[in-house]
Amino acid sequence: MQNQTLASQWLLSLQKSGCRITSARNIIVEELTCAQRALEPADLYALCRKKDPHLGLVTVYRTLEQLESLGLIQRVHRSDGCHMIMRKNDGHEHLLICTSCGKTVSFQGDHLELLFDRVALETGFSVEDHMLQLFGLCPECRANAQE
Amino acid sequence: MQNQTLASQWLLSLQKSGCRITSARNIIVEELTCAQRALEPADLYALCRKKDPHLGLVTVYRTLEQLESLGLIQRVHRSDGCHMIMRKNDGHEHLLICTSCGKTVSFQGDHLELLFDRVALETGFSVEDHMLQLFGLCPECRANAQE
DNA sequence: ATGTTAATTGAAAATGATTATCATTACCAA
DNA sequence: TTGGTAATGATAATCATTTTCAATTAACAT
Ligand SMILES: [Mn+2]
Ligand SMILES: [Mn+2]
Ligand SMILES: [Zn+2]
Ligand SMILES: [Zn+2]
Repeated sequence: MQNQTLASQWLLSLQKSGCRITSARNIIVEELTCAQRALEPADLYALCRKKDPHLGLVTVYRTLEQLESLGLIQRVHRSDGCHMIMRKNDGHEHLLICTSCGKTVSFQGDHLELLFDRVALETGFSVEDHMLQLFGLCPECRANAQE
Repeated sequence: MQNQTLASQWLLSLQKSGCRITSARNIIVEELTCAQRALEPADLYALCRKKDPHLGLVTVYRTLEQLESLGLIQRVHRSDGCHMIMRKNDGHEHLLICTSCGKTVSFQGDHLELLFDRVALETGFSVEDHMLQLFGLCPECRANAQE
């Protein structure tokens, strides 16, 4: 199963970085790797407590911090707040987020180099990095809106 | 002077939306319209208190809320936090932010329509909106880094 | 100009999210 | 198995933002 594999990869990354494998981290990583939508820390906490009602919110925050420093998760930015997180796959990619249900997919290949060059010329800045996110409606929410 | 004009425009917009023109709003709008960099509410508060030490932080938050609902300011998103705000000019534009000193300029013409179409086809989503920000070094910070 | 009235203000308190502290628990290398 | 130490969760602390409320003041009609 692909999710199991991704979760194992994350746990291995944590281990390589000096962390121990604990049941709390197992649960948190499992939830994050299989999530189809961006989650707030509190959402993730609620999901994890279904598997272990004893698990603490603080551990969720601490694990998120570690996963972020390993580059395995990313923050999702929205006009109404930027506290959600989503897994990051390998390589350079961007997110497309359904504004209705929150479902999130990623894509690659934005071909923005020409834009960077033009803006650099116009402004005198050097362009080192960029952030791009798309918002829209997923197929299911489009169908629901139709009828 | 251009900044005076922009500040007046903002005050007029506030007035049209039913707000009264007060000295607190005058000061806050003046600081926001002439700022060359994104500001956090606390930064803005500190700047405004130089002109009126009596002005309250709550009024800063309230005025920011009104200006945002009028579409005159926008949130600036960064990997280390998304609490800064910057004025928004007319029309569709994006920000380029100096990661060293915070100086911020805007640009237009991202020509992303082809990308939207491709991603919509690939994912089945409809693409309704997008967020794009560039990060780099402004001319001054580039010069400083050079030597 | 003056009074009326409702919007606005700032101090203080409340809230909500995140972080720090610390005694206890449990992973894991030896 | 065991010892050292990282990790945990309860609790408290912190920080940004929002709410409350009595006093103030801008806008408007006299
Ligand atoms: Mn890209
Ligand atoms: Mn655009
Ligand atoms: Zn953001
Ligand atoms: Zn700079």
